[in-house]
Amino acid sequence: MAQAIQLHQVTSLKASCNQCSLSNLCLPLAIEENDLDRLEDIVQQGRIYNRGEHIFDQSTQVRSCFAVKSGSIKTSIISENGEEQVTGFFMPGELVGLDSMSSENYACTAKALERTSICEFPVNKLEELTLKLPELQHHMYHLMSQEIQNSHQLAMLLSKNTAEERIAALLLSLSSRFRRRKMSPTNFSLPMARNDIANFLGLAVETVSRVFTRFQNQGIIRARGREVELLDVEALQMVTRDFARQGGQ
Amino acid sequence: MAQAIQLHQVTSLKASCNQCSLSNLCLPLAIEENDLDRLEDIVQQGRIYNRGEHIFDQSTQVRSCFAVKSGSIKTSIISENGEEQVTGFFMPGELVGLDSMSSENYACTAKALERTSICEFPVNKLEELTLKLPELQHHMYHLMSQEIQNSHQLAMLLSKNTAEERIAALLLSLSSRFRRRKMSPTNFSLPMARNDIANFLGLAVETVSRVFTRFQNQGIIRARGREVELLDVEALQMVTRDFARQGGQ
DNA sequence: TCTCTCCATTGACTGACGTCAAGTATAGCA
DNA sequence: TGCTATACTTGACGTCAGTCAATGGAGAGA
Repeated sequence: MAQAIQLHQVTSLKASCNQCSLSNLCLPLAIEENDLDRLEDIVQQGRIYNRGEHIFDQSTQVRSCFAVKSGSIKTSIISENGEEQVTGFFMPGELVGLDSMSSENYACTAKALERTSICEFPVNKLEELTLKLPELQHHMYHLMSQEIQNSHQLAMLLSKNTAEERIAALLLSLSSRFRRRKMSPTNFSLPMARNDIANFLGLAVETVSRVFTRFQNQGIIRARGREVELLDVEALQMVTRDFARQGGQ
Repeated sequence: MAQAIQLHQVTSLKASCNQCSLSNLCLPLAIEENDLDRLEDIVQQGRIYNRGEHIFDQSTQVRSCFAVKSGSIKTSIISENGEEQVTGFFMPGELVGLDSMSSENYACTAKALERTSICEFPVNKLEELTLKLPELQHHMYHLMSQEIQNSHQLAMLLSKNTAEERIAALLLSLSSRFRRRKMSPTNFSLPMARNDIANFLGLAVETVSRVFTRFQNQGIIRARGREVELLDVEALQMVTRDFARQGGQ
């Protein structure tokens, strides 16, 4: 009998939210132990996407929002004239697609930056569930409001800060998000290309490159391609006029 | 007996959501006629704020979110170093404070741009209510996701567009929002100062001024102080590379 | 009606960053 | 292992919008 269980069932059984190492970062953190199975009932766990693969596309019908399980993704919006604006980078435990919750069509496109594992929550089922679990509803509101705040911070960064300040802020944001995931906050590998950084921060690639080398010459960081080491975090914070922006989720 | 009712009770009785002229723009639009009294139970209606008065302040404890009933307000965040970033302008029927829903403290400051009437929804009661009214929960998710989208659009505007494009986009956004409120989309009075426009769009006041006069010389608009007339909407849309951004709520 | 103050406009100058162009490293793949 | 495409870096130059400074105008209050 047990041997007759199909493979995908086995997978989904063993990869429960219960046992997920991200349960203190992801949606489970807002759910009582006893209610966790109700979340597991609606989640589709850990599908793998290869680098460059799309998780969803702008203007297609919304079905789900997603949580990064491992790897990382970027979201971006594309305007009529074809210009792209990267709107965010997402790391394990973070929820993607909140800007499309309860909308007809996705407001952005989500793309895997590397080999990435993604959990999927159908929006209609999630909405039903949050009606029954007040804590979860509260958490959803909280996540969405934080997403608004992040985006406002980005707007501020874009309109008020120099290239150096923007890049310092990004490095610090990444650093604190790596720390929260028990990875080195000073020694990490950027999941995204210079191009994505530039686009996200409203700069030209060349400018990003120049700032990286300038920081390097000043002994603030060491960078070889995507490998980055923060040598002087204090100095980075000095560059960033606004210290409060290390947000993320 | 009836004569003994106190004045503020009379006021709150007659100013019900039921009869509010904004019921098709504001929260009531997501609520069945029969359930409307449940919203009225939690709302504090129509307090008046004078020009420049604060509705709430960044970093103070969150109690409520708010709906503009008449007049208009602006929200802004202030960073450590004291720099302000205007994050939005709100017109009648629009909800303010979504970026602070289910957070400890307000993420921004809201200020009346003119004499303004505001309805107040205590967040804890609103959360309780959305548990009971699925449509209302859905609507809240929708509003918040749209707020994220708007903010992303703003980020795009700030990072990709020239001064002229940004200002054209703002004028078109205001225009379409006036239209939705049955006011002239081509002939209106700006609720905000040039300074606020400049700050919102990441420009210097002088630049805003220059672009206004340039548009005027081209015959696209007519502007005398805050009075604006859009003479050639098509031309404005041509200036804005991205046509899709006339958003608002 | 007259100030006073705040807001808006205009001009001259400067600088940070974008653009263009070329060259170099890196990664994916046969 | 080598090849090709892509990503990254560096330099020279131009420009859009910011800054500084001065002036003009409009509304608030006496």
